[in-house]
Amino acid sequence: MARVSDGSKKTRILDSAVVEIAQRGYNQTTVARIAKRAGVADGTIYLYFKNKEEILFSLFERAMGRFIETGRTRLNESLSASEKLKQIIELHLTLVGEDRDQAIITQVELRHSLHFMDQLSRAQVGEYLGIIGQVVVQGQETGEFRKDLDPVFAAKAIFGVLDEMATDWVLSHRNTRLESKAPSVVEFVLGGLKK
Amino acid sequence: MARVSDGSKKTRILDSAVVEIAQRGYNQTTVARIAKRAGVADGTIYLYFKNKEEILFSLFERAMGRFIETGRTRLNESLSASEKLKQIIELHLTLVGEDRDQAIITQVELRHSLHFMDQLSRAQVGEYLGIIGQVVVQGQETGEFRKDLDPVFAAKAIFGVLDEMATDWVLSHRNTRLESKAPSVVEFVLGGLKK
Amino acid sequence: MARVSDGSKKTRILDSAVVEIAQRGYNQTTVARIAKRAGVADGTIYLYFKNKEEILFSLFERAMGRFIETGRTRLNESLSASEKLKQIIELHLTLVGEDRDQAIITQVELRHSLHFMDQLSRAQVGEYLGIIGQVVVQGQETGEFRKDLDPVFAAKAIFGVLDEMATDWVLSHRNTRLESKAPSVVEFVLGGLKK
Amino acid sequence: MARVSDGSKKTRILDSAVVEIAQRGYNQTTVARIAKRAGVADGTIYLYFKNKEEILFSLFERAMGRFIETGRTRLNESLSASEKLKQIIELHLTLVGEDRDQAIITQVELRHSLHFMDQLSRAQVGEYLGIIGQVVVQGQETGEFRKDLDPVFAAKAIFGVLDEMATDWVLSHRNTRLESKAPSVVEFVLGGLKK
DNA sequence: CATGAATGAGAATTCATTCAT
DNA sequence: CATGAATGAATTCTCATTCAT
Repeated sequence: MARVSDGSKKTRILDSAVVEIAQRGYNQTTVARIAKRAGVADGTIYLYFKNKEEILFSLFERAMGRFIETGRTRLNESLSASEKLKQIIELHLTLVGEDRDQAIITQVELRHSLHFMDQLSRAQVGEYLGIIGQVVVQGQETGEFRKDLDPVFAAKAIFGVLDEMATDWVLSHRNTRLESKAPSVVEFVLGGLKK
Repeated sequence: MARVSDGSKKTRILDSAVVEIAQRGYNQTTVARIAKRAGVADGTIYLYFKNKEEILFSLFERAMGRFIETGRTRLNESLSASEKLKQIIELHLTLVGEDRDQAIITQVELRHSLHFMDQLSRAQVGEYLGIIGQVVVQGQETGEFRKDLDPVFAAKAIFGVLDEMATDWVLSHRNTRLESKAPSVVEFVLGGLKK
Repeated sequence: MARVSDGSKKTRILDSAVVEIAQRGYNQTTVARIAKRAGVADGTIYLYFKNKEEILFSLFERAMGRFIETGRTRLNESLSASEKLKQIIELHLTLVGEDRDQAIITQVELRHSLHFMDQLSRAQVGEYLGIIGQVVVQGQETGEFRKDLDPVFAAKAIFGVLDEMATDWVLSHRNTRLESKAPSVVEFVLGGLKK
Repeated sequence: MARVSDGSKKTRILDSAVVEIAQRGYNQTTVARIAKRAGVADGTIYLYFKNKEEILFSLFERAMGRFIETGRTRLNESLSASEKLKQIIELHLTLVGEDRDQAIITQVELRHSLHFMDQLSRAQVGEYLGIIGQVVVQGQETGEFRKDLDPVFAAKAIFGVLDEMATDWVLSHRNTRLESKAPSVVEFVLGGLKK
């Protein structure tokens, strides 16, 4: 999730927003600060974004785009469901763990109000959950996975585990690597607690 | 998690805050609105809370208190680890599912900024995770649960699943009962995906 | 000007007001703070003073009373005008210099607005100036002082010098004694700058 | 001290502040009123001044600047010390007497708290006193003035007389001209009371 | 006389957004 | 496309004062 600036103003604005919002939170971040860091005038922001909230939406979309894109790539390969799931888990944690500032946005700031989450969740998160769900379905069809769990539910549960690990990592100020949790997550998700 | 007002002003203010914040979000909720709903003067709020944010903290503490209290109760009983976990899961979902307004606060509004979450997470959430973790430890000691998973990790994973179900329920506008997810969660947590 | 508390609540309130107002200024001093220092309830203040500003008026009156009383005493004695003036000057500087907190009130806080000064100046300050003026008149009648200066003007000029010394002392944070300026003031007032 | 507006927004704000603060006092003057009179939006004030108090500081600086500038001009001329002093006195009273609103600010509102005066007095007032003091020194060196008075003290004493006249004029609601006091002040300062 | 919980008017300041240049 | 000065609505919090006990 490393930010590679293509130098375009829009990208510079988004990149600046990530840093500023990560530092002081969405509400404490002024449009003026973002503009300053991006090296543009305050008014310029409004040539690229309808309003301040739109910046946050764009940040979300950019982040989700990366997740979905990477997820899709893996799904196309001919792997077993378990293997695919393992890769999705590793990918998820790796992507989030690559950029702490971006992770703060994704795990915390993007969820700052019901109204806001309402708009987010359906479209893109749904797509991401769909990808996971399809892997679960595949596993059930091939007989790898138990069939008594609703794939939609399973996808959410898996996402819940990943999301908790990510949030926990963001909030802990230790210098661990988020991906190091991947094996445990795979174990837990595939095998559960029971012996 | 039904709110039982003891009629004290502080309680009335907190109850009013839950309703108002659930409706319009923390930032869009003015202290004046909370005061009005509580039937007190604006200034009275400040006799009970240092500032607006303190109201949110109190809301969190009140909610967590209920969780921990209920969790503790179950732990004291002499049940198997699986059974205890089942009860914690049911309890968690039942408590959250009892009051949608409170759930909006807990699942969304309380997480509105890193700075804020930083202050929350450690103390009380840690205690709640500790309770779950102890059950995992018990299960490992009695041989019910596999021993290769770190109990601290397992507790977070379980919490992640519960939290995702709760958030999903809050965001879905259908009229389902959150507790109806309990059996699936129990199954997933105990048995994992694998056959 | 040392404050000797007769222990009455009113006196305790005034004494507390001096300390608090000297420390943080009239506007930054809350009635609650004064009450707390005086060891009474907030409401009690209003049994003794109509409002916050009345406290300031009382402080002024108490201070002026001391000045006038002392001034009057000296005037009654049978001294030469020069000698009387010398004593008034010494007295003024000694009284002000005795209590820095009270001096802050007198030299600074009591003058915080035109409206406020308007009410002060006429009554009591006029009386104090009158005392000085009478000494000037006496000096002019006995031939000690030049006759071409209006005694009312002279009184104000003398007061101006004393007042400036007092304010200068309050603002300087050095540990000098205000009375040490008395000889110079006497010299200046009596002899002027010319050889 | 007539205010000549260069029409710049900052100047318009300062000029409006003088009128409003003179009318109702610093504390009773709202930023909104100043803005309204200046014909700008409330927020515009904060583009030019960090906060309300900064306006008062600017007012002080603008006023002192005029005093010092005028004082300096006279000092450069080759006059006797007595003559220079006479001119400083006349100038001071003329400048103050030119604009009653500004005088209210200078003589009363600018002194509303110790904290505030602390910040004012040292820098600029010190410079003004220095100018007077230099004239005293000149007089002592040329033999015009007595040598037994400390020039620093003398400067303060002279300032005290001028300041008292100014304040007295502001507080008196009669329609006298402040400069009319100049001859008496000169007489008093140069010759003292004694025959 | 005394209390102190409650009141609610009041004001400074911020900042997203606009628009003339 | 870009600028950045100007706007003005909007809101938290303070605190003098009251009054039921």
